Amino acid sequence: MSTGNGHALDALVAKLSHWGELDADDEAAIHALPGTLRQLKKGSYITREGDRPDVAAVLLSGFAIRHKLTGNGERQVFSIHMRGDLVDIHNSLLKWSDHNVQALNDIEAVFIPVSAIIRLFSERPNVGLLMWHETLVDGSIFREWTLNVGRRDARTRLAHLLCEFAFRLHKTGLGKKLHYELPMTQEQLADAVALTPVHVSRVIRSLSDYGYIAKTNRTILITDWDGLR
Amino acid sequence: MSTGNGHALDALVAKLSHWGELDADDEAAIHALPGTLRQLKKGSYITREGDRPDVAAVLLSGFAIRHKLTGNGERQVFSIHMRGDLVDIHNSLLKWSDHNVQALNDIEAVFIPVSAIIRLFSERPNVGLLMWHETLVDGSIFREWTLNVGRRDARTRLAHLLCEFAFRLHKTGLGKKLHYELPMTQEQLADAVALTPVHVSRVIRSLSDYGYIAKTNRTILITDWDGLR
DNA sequence: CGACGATTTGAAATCAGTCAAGAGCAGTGG
DNA sequence: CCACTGCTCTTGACTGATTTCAAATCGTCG
Repeated sequence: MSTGNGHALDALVAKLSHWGELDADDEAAIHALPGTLRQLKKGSYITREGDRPDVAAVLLSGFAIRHKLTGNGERQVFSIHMRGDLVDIHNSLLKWSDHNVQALNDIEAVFIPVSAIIRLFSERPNVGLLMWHETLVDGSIFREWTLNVGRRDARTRLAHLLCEFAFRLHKTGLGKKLHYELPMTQEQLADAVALTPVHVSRVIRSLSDYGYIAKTNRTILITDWDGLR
Repeated sequence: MSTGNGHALDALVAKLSHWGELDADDEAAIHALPGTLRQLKKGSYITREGDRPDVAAVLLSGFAIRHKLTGNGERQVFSIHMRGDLVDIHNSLLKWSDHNVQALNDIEAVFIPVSAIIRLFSERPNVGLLMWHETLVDGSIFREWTLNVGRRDARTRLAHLLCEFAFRLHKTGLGKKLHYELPMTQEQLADAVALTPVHVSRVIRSLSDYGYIAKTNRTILITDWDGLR
């Protein structure tokens, strides 16, 4: 592939293997996908609402968030992506982006033309099924997120989000389950849990007063996992 | 098919055609899907959280909601489905249901074995692509929903929901755009917009005081569409 | 050091929730 | 046709969680 090493998409293969079997031909077909490796700076957009993207991105390093704005400028973050995530098929397949995808820090990603993905899809339906599967899991995380935002109070919301992070970072091998570095500012956290930055600050304070977490700067140490849940 | 008339799945064909071309073979393959037509009473569950469904449902008449509960019993509604919607693939393909699907009133639905859908998927990748497409559109509505719940105030939330209804009911041919019958109680509305039933009642009052809507019992008449938006 | 962004803190205001009671409206059975 | 029952909806007074505004402090990076 044009990224030069042929292994850039291993992260994707690994991710898809979670959901079902990939035979050797499937794997080969994925590796054969044309793709361009790119570095993006913190804060830059992979996709903007209203774009008509013709590539989909696989995240190799760094974090990205998906978010959307209301008419009067309030932001809601929907999900956070890390290594291996197929960040952008939603937008690409729909041919019209309904939300933004933005880099939280400096990131690396492989960009794959949608046309190649669609072709792969008809040649290797099995791979398509697993990718679909991937978007469905995404949707499931999403529903949990919405439940969180809609029906829990501030402390529970944040606790929930911190647990989700712990879990996913650990699973992706980017931090210990009980001790990790938070990749976002409190303002971004606020946009994720639908609160004000001010209140996020207070709630974090309260969580650590209660002894559930301890934090120094951006690193979180969960001191009472069960309590936090 | 075993529903006896061979046209029960026309609603599905019509829906999928929105997203791309179905050739004659594709259509035939859809119609050939094995399916069982069933009537369900108001309030009954098509799927429950934790189920391991092996069928997916296509709604023929009536309304259904998807929802989920928090640990302490608060409900969040995620979406409302009407005729033609492929209500349940999310759960079926994932083999484990993360949320409930419940009938809002008496409904009719065709139940199709997931195995048949997966088979269809490898024989006719194009149909699979369109079904995937369908789930992505679903996800898009979802994001809008989350934005609504997370970042708008009570009046705007409800206004938004009422507009969405108007639009979708109209599109499905179940009501005029500015005048329709609301299929849910205020308590269910409250669960959809993440408010209390009491507050929903007040907000509806306020919307009609401002002259945006007029309502008698369950029928809504939108008197100022632009204002409402 | 200086500057800028991120976080913290306090006091006051507001939106939405809670509790409790009453009104409206089917549907049932006598 | 009426009384009874069970829902859904409405209203009022009160409470409480979260937001708002504004100012101070902390941290990081050039």
